[in-house]
Amino acid sequence: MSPKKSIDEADARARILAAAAEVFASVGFGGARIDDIAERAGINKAMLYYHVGDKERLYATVLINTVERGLASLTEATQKAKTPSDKLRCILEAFGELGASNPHLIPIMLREVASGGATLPDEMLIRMAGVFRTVQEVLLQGVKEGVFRPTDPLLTHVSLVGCMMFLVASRPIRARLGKIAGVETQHSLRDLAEHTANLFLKGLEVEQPKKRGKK
Amino acid sequence: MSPKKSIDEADARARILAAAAEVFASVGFGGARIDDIAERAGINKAMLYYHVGDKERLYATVLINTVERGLASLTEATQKAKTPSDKLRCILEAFGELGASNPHLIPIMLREVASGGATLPDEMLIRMAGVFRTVQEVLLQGVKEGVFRPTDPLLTHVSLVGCMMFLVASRPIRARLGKIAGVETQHSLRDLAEHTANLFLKGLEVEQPKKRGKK
DNA sequence: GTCTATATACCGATAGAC
DNA sequence: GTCTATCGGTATATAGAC
Repeated sequence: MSPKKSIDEADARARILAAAAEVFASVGFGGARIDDIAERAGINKAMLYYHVGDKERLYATVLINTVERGLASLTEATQKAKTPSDKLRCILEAFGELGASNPHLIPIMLREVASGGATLPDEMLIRMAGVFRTVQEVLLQGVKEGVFRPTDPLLTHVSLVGCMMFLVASRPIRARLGKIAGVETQHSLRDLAEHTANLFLKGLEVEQPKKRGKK
Repeated sequence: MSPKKSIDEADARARILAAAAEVFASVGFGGARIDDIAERAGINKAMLYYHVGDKERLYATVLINTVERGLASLTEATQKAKTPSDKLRCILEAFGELGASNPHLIPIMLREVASGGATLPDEMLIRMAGVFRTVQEVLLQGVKEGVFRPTDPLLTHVSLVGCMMFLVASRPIRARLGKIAGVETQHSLRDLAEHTANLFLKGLEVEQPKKRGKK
């Protein structure tokens, strides 16, 4: 805010948040060590407290900050496409890119889901609700245009997001699993987004009315 | 093993593992406190170490023990149905029941995915590979019978499992989300399994060859 | 087998010098 | 704004009496 806040200070804060996101993502809130985060950020522990406050505040800040950088791209994605199907594809792709450019958000959110959202601030829920509304509109538009069958919008949205997040985050485990089962596991983010899009678009498609046929 | 191992001892061990599963599921490995687990198990902390060993060993034991109780039902589910579609439905339903009868497995696995499987023992991977092989066979059978389109079996399997686990675990967050967005969020496990099954079965269906049409 | 008491280490947070 | 030193609390793990 103030012009007194130097570039270095903003940089220090950014480095702290980046390091914290990394640690929270890999070991969770309980497993994270402030000393570890400070060291990775290349900053003194006392300075970390000076800049962002205590551990809980640090976590909330990381959460908001991390999601803020990516959410715009999602709503934006729905606008550069016309048909509901294309919009859904764009959302999935934007989601893949969000996971790529911001690799710590997904593990953090998976942990939040695992804990039932115990440490998920309302501020975050409001942003998630915004994303849901965007997806919901696309789904409703698709139903109105007769290309999507009607489904529970919340369940469909959560399935979509959850499936994509799970696929992205499970890459290391898929690699080990594929090694045991003897199948290929090297998939790009684009592969994952495309697989998910194909699955869900076909899954949402209306039944093609057959010209004839008993069903 | 030995007849000297009393019922009480087995009971104590079971109580420890149950309490540990609960705590690990809700706060993760790093957030779990041995004192907390011992107290919930109604046992002295020193006895906990006596029975199962240190924290890491306790975690691994919980993991194997928790999954062992549920995996049989999954492979069993594929045998009480004939067609690939019905088998897939049965798998999803068995998965829902697994989540219900064993509510701590899903959060624990979500955390494992979040950490890239950092603490996931090989013993667990082998069991997961067994489930994958079962699903893979169903998918391949479906393709051979001409009811499923060919997909990457590992991605489809992970999508299926991930989607279902995410839906089940996200219930508390869905409730908060639905409150903000003003939509209904009360879904039974059966609702979730059915929604997922409908989505995936339609998503895997072969294209109905149209009699005419430009595409 | 059971429990108390404690060793040992670590972690979050801050006081205070510069 | 920056860093050292440290306080106070708590965690895992075990020793040892019974």
